[in-house]
Amino acid sequence: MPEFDQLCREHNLAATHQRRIIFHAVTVAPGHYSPEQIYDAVREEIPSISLATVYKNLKTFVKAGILREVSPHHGTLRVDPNLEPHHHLVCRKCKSITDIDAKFLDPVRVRRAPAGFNIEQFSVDILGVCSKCSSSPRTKTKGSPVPKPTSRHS
Amino acid sequence: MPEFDQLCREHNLAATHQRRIIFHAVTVAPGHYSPEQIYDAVREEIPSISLATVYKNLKTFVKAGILREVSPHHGTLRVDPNLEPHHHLVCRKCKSITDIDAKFLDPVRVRRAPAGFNIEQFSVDILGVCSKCSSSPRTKTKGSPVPKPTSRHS
DNA sequence: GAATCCTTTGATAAAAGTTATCATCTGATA
DNA sequence: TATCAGATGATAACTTTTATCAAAGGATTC
Repeated sequence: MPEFDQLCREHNLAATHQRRIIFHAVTVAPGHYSPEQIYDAVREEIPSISLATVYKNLKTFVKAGILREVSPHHGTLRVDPNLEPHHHLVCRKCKSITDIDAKFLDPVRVRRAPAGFNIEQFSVDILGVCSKCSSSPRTKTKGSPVPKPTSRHS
Repeated sequence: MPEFDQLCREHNLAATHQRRIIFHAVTVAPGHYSPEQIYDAVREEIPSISLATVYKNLKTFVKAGILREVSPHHGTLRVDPNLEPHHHLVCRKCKSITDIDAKFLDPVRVRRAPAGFNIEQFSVDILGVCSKCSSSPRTKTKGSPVPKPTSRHS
């Protein structure tokens, strides 16, 4: 698999057997599988591989730009009280999510309908860097607290 | 807070003190906070509240349609080997994610640029129900295994 | 307003998912 | 082939989320 070797060389990664098999497992299938599922698949080739190795390399590949994360959001549950049509500005650095009204975008329209899939709603993530993270080079906050309301719940 | 009482009545939920405060914490602030952050905020009003109660009610509100989940995806890490511009069909029921080429959608365009935010990329989630889940009423699979390649890694 | 019923709560254990640690091993380079 | 930085495997620890269940509290009826 010379393409993989080259990919690794381009990104200064050692082309190990484990990485080769992990990368293969991720790219050979059309779907988006969980680390656990990838682990199971890889173990058929390398029974002794560690789950940690799978995690580490998935992260490594993402950091290198060889793979992308499907969900660029927080790993934790987030809820949205805004039921109006709107989309989200997602900061790649601090992971903050800000609402943006749907009016601010051209309406999303499907040209060729996906067969069998029943569309209910569109959700656009606008990915980039927020103003705060653009100015201050390194933001490492785990998130600010919920601001206190000025009025009591009365 | 009569609006909240009415909301609860409409959705057959008991209008408890805890729910009132949790809902208030979620709706009063513009951001999208983690359950832990909401817990911290709520504890200022109800110091004895349990974190489990916060989780349970966030889920309850989402199920009732009073709140939405920001990330309709799997809770686990998913990576994407497809670096070409594309979007995702996300099934509301089985959470499966399928690629759809960007060509199949009208190009996403921002009409009014968000101040200070440096846009890098758009990612559209097309939410709905996949063909499999449309036909079979209850899909409860945790996800199918990574399909085995027909060819070996040679 | 009190009685009843059913839902919700709080405390806690446990499960699920992810990361850190560190001794050992291995790929890359010379 | 020797060297060394980086990768691996085993495992502990940590974070996030869910399950369990006895006790408490809303909603409804009288």
